[in-house]
Amino acid sequence: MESNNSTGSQPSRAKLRAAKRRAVLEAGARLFNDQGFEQTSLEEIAAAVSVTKRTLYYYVDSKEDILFGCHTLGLEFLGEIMDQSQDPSLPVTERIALLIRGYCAWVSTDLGATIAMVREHSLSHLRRTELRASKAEVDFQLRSLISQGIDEGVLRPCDPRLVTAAVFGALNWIPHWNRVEVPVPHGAIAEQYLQLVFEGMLPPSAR
Amino acid sequence: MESNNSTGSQPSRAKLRAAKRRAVLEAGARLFNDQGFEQTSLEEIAAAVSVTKRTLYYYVDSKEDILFGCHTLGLEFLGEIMDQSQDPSLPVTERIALLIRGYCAWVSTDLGATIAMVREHSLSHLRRTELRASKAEVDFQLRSLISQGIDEGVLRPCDPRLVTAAVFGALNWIPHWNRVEVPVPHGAIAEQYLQLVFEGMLPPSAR
DNA sequence: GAATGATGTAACCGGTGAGTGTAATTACGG
DNA sequence: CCGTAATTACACTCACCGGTTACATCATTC
Repeated sequence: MESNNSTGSQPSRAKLRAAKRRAVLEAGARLFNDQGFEQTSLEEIAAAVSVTKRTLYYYVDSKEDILFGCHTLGLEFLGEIMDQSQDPSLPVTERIALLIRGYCAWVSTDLGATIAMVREHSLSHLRRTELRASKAEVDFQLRSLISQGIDEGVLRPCDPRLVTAAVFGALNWIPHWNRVEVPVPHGAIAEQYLQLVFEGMLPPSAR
Repeated sequence: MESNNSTGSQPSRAKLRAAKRRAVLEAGARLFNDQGFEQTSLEEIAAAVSVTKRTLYYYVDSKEDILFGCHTLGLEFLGEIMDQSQDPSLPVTERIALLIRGYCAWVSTDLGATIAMVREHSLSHLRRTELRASKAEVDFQLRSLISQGIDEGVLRPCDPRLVTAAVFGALNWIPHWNRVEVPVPHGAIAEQYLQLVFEGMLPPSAR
């Protein structure tokens, strides 16, 4: 009944369905990022995946569902990145670098950028809360790493909360200026940001 | 005809009118920042300044006019800040600090935050271009200061474009997390950001 | 106290877009 | 080859909202 090739190459209907749903989410993400959530109609999303609006409702429940789907799917990927930076065998600074590089790459994707580009009020109260919790987790992780670095003496004493805000601000802003025909590669951005965050702009001689 | 007390304390009609228009703009800015531009109806703005929608039209031409008015008025204030940081008698680092502090304070106001919070697609093409030009000016100023600092040897070699993007990203993100009941004072944010940008997180010992 | 400025009342028009119901059609799996 | 999943066509409801106008009224100023 539940079909055989659950791991096979022949995509079962369920798999195809999931893939199509994801295509919808990604098309939605791109359009939301480009034009904003409320400025994007379901017809546009439907056109982007070459189906009719009615068919969209075969894969999603509502427009909001698309946005929220973008977030959940996006956060899934971000979760993997966060896991990497949690390896306790790595030095704190390296873990911070890992997190920043990963987040930078992630926020450069359509799905990742959605969280930085689409305001929360487009979501219902419940989902907004849920989303905020996820964001807080990521925030907390960097903050913890910084605190730990300070404790270990490998980082200068500072306010981890504000520094975290600064770092994520810089990162979240990337899609706002780098969604152009020839974007700056996210690797280059990450390295430059890392240098800034760790060493600042002043030359070693100045202190 | 043109009335007397142009500088007097009795507000002439023109002055009152300007003040009320500004009240409209500021109410609009607050609502736009909180709920988004398209989610805000003219009725809400009208209610915020305790008039009817009809009266709004006495002071503005359209909804878009309100948004654009926020931007122009906001940019006016920002212009003053930018002027201060252009004093060539000051050392480059001091001018950068001035710019960051000023921008930080500015983006913490309703009018200033609008530029960081409201996406551009809410504006007509023409005005969007105009706004982008203004933003580019500010961007250019910081970038120039950084370039100059590198040339003078007071700053470490780096990509001024990316560093500028990082700094403004961090600054523009402030209203996204600090619009709460008890916000972090913008002065504290600025100092923390300045320290980060200039000296980084690594202690002097680490280099 | 007349003229003009300022504001309120109360509609109307036009457009838009989310979401639904239905029936018909095509593709595919067992 | 039958049944079900997938999809279309399409019309239609429902609600909202922005822009605008016509008219009346209150307030200020000269």
